[in-house]
Amino acid sequence: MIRFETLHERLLAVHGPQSWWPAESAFEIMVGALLVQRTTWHGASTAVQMLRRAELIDPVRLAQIPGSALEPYVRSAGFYRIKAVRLRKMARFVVDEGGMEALQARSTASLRPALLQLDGVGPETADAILLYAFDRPVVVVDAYLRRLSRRLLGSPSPPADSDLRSWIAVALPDVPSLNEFHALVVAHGKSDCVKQPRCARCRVRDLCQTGSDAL
DNA sequence: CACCAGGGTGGTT
DNA sequence: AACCACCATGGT
Repeated sequence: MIRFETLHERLLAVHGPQSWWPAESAFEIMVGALLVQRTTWHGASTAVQMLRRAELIDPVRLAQIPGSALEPYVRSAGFYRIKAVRLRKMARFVVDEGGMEALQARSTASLRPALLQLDGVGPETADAILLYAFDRPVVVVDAYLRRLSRRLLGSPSPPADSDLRSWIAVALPDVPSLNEFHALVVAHGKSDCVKQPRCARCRVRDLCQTGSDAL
């Protein structure tokens, strides 16, 4: 198993700085995290801009209007009916908890369970919100990272999420590193080289222990 | 045309 | 605990 510091450096060299999360506010990141689920950033970003133009990137305003009235704005993100409802619920949560400032003041230990209780917010989305909206040193474990780790280990099944979390937390403990690392993992997971049987130019490929498969 | 994209939920075995 | 169907648009 290579060190995660090394993996981070290699991914950075291949894909370049990712500069996540593109947003104008912490609440917009929460909105984007919900909208981007199981879809492309393009579709989610379009929806975010629609909401922006309507000045709906605001917990109070978003909590007021019914979910059905929200659907036209988030249509481009797919799953627009449930996402509209979940978005309104999330906005209501923020309002009920006293706003984004009040949430920012809370500890990660109390914030994470609260986020996980939200409809449509699972482990990955909760951790992405904690890292990108609230600047907490959290490891985001997604399908790309599991696949990457499995190939690096050369094992048929990926390591447990808890193991991944602890390994990475030790190697990349600070918020900027964790921020960039998750973005790089996604960028690499999406890149063409992982989808083709043979990759001619991917310089990350030699990190694979078995050498039989691209990362 | 089929396939997939920065997941999560609820039901079934 | 491990599957499964479902959610739905937009790009390739």
